[in-house]
Amino acid sequence: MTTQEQAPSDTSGDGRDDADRYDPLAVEARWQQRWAETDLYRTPDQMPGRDNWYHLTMLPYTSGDLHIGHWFAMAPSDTIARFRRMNGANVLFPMGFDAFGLPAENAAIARGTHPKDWTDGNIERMRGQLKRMGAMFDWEREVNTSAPDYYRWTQWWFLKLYEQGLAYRDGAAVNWCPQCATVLANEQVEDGRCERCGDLVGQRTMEQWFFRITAYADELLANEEMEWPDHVKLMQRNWIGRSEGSEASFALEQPTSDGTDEIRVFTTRPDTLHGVTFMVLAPEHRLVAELTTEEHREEVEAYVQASLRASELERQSTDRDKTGVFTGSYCVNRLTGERVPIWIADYVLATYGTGAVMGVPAHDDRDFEFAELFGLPIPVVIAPEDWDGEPLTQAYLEPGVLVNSGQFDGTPSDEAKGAITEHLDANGWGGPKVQYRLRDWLISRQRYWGAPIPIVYCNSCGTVPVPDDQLPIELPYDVEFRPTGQSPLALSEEFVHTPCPECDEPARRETDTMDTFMCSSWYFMRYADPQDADFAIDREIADMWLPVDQYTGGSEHATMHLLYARFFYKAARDAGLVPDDEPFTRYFAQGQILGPDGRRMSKSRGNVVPPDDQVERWGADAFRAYLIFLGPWDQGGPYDVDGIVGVARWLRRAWSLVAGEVDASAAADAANALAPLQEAHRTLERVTADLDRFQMNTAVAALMELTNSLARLRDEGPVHEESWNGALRLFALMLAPICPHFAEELWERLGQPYSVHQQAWPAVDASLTARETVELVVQVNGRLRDRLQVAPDADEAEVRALADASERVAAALGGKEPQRVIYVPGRLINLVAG
RNA sequence: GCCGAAGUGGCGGAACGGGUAGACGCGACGGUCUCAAACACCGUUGGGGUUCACGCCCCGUGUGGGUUCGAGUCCCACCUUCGGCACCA
Repeated sequence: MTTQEQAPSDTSGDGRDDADRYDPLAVEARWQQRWAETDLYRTPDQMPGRDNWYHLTMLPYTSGDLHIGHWFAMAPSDTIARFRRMNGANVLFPMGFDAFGLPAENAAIARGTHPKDWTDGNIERMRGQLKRMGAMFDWEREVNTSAPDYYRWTQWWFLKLYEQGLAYRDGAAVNWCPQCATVLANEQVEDGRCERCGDLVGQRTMEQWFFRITAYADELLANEEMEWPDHVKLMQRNWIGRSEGSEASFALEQPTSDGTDEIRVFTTRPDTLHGVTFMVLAPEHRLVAELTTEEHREEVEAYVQASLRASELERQSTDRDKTGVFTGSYCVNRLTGERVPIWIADYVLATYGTGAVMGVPAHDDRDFEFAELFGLPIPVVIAPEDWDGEPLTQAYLEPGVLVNSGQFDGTPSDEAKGAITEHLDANGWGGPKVQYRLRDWLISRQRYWGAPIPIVYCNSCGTVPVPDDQLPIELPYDVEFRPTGQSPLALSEEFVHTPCPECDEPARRETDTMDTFMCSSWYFMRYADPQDADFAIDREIADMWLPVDQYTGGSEHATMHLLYARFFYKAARDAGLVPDDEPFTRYFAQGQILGPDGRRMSKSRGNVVPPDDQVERWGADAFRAYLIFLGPWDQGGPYDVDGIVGVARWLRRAWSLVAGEVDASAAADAANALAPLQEAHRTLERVTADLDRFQMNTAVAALMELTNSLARLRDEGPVHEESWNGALRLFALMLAPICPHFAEELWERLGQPYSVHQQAWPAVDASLTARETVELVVQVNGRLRDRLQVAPDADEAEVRALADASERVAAALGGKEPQRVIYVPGRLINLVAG
């Protein structure tokens, strides 16, 4: 894309001199340089007379180029930050780079380069692109999560969590992405596929590090008070998925060789316990081998093997027929004394509850399907309302009265839940239990480009945390980082071998690296104190800035980043490191910008609009204003490459108001002298309210209306000089948060002192917004018949008299007398005639 | 399947707790400037009817009902689209 040729001469057609045309690229370059030279956006930790306000937008992943989604997330966020600054706050609005992670490694492998080189190059380029945005980022506070002086503290946070018992190592069946050759957290699997590469995810049993996020499940669930969008809070609540129920123990007929003599299950329907006709274990359940009898061994082993081989997608498909095999063993329902056959089936999840479920086919869809398939009995224990004793044709899930349930017969099911749970408790067979859908956060990654986990394994001392003063554990540069299924760091003899920090004997380092979501769980803390060599964040500085007052970013992070960061903050709070309970007091989720065809932008669809092209062609200010003008920010929508011309035309017209010739004098028509200033103040009232509510699209529309009215006043004749200039100054101030370069240029041309961005947001002058008359609608039977010009405070009698005098109203009434009159001052009068 | 959000001109969208539907902009059409053009400028633009004309009338916010003097806005039922979860016992 090349710079467009300038029109050679007067093209405006109205005879105005336009040798001085708006040249966005020149204007923007000039002011960006001046802002940098004068440190305009440097944010001190404290500023006399101003309260601190922490405004944060999500940092970009260092994928290579800024795309239009970044602009849509960041430019409007900058507008809000600037508005807040003009309203008197000392605003921290930082920017940085989320730089560790799989994509960098995958890209480096594909291009035959090194992840660090690739990432550093991307940061260079992206920083330049971000600066072109003209945002008020304080670049002195930039963070790069892959820099040793950052990930040193990421490692330190790991040790803090370890100290608090929130980091632990466990062997478990975990999600495995074959393409990325690493394990993934639960949150990073979408529809059974890897969130990053889309490959089918399988299962593997490995020793891994976890963060005990479930320890905070109830606190994370209690998010009602947060000023976040309801749908995001709801997503988090659903993700955490709290279920209240009971745990029940079933006695094994034959204890296993390790002395286990029971199987425990979690159920939300303890009222149906008398209807259990089978028990199902997940194929991964630890008792499967023990419980399998010789007769069934071959079949069971084949089933388990097949289950382990199956991808998550296959396992989780709900429209697939149920499968399962009998182990040959039995347990006993303690309530009834009945023998219950023990099956295994892959519809039971190993990672939820106890990995075993009781089968109550009469009152659970899945159990019903399973029992029908394998010919197991389906006894009814909750009677449907007018049940005649016939067998069920489908599971009955509604409440009812207990039958075939011994001493509990006749009890309503809701009541029976409590009664049976108590009964279990009293006999030592179980009791009340709360289960969460949320799993602990798996943070180990068998990949190179991440922060090494600061742990050493010693034959005599066991698992030993690396002492703080030995941090960072640096990532060696010269490593073969191709994925093999074990961490590339394991191949580096130099990295692996280290003396034990406790006994100094030879020991081995942990070679896995941390999930990058760990890096982004605390980056907002580091912005507040980015160069501190002694602390991740100084407590005094934390108190100045945290928590974040306003966070903005995409809601696709609802159950990942936003949940992890909340967990992390609570752990930091419990370690006494940060104030308050939540990291992000307010959060706003912007929508997603789509391709011109209304679909997600992607290279394969060929609908990607590169933001650099838009900036080059129209300037950053027009691009910013257009992204804002498109529609409500939380909605997103298609990017129409033709639509931006409207905003560009508007800015050109606005330019001519200031740079073009205007017939203005102090002696101009006194009757209309105030008109420009009145228009500006009426606009100010709207723009202030709109920016307050993040309704920036209508703020732009209001500003367009203002320039249209001012142009009309100019064209209609001489304007009053003082009023005119006052209106233009207000316009520049209102435009400053939206088009920062353009506004700065106007401000200077209006003879005002540098910088427009250091000015206070103007106050509305109510005497200038008041109107002498308002248009009032006259309705007859609710239908519009005439309009009147009346004083805003005109009383009903006055308006009624005017309405009665209207010929059109009389015609509509057709001689009938109104039986009822509704008068809404300033709005309408409605004459209701039978 | 469950949960959530949303349906307004050719398009993006506006309309504060029920009160002038279509602000603002794109596109389209007509015109101006131009040899010609547009990233220029001016004007028209929801649909239908009627008038020589200024006008005036009717219809219209996904569909069908309802409440109300009055409904894009509130209530009920349904349809469609998008987002989240998806054998969580």
